[in-house]
Amino acid sequence: MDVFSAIADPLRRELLTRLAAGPARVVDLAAEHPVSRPAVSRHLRMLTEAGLVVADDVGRERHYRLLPEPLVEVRAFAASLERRPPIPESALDALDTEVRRTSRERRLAAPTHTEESA
Amino acid sequence: MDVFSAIADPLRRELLTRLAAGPARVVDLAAEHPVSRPAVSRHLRMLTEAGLVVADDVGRERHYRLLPEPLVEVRAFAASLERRPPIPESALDALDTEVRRTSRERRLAAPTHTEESA
DNA sequence: CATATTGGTAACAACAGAGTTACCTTTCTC
DNA sequence: GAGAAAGGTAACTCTGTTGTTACCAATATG
Repeated sequence: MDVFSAIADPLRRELLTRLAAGPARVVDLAAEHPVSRPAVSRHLRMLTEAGLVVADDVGRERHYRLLPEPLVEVRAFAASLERRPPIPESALDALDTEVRRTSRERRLAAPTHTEESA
Repeated sequence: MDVFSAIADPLRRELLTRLAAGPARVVDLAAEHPVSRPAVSRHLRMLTEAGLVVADDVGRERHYRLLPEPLVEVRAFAASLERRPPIPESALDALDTEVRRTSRERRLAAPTHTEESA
């Protein structure tokens, strides 16, 4: 389970937010959210696989704790798309022209459309 | 389609990254990625629903363009979990104690476990 | 030691997501 | 105007995810 899929589920995001306030057990999380205990257990397993959560065994209890490191990948992705200045009209025009030129060349030159790399 | 689900798919992330380099058409994106054109078309519809992409109609062509605004929600979520100082051992102990105390109180006081709010 | 509590997992049903091919409409181009 | 190009959608299949209940193992507790 990758980080992006891990945080795609709303309940898992709630669980992470809850764990940000401090460790908790499966029964606690299940009591605080409208899902069964096995459901919480499996969500926690996924979060563990994503490296977002770790469990400290304390006797028969298991204290789940947030591990925010993997979120840097998410932030990096978002940042890479966000930090991009608003494209001026002139640049848009240029890109538009580029698209048209490229497509014409492709139509004239390429017999197959399954070239291996882009 | 919410933003978190939108960026959960690897291909959609690639499409967004590609669109960050400039607008593109469906045929272009389909040629650059190992999926059929209808698949790309539907991914773009989802990205549009998420507000991550917008289409400029140019004749029979449709130029898709990145719209990074919705990503602030993603960054905000990640940041809210990340900006949390490493928890010192003492605090962990305190929280641990808290969990134990709360669970004991709950066991002693609560007859049913299906109270409506937490 | 008997019992309750915690929690993981299996088995199942229901649903959503992602891919494909086939088909249709719209718009260029000759 | 005929044909090619672009693109959206429908229909279908497949797979993964999410939820549930039932069951089992391990550990506290009286």
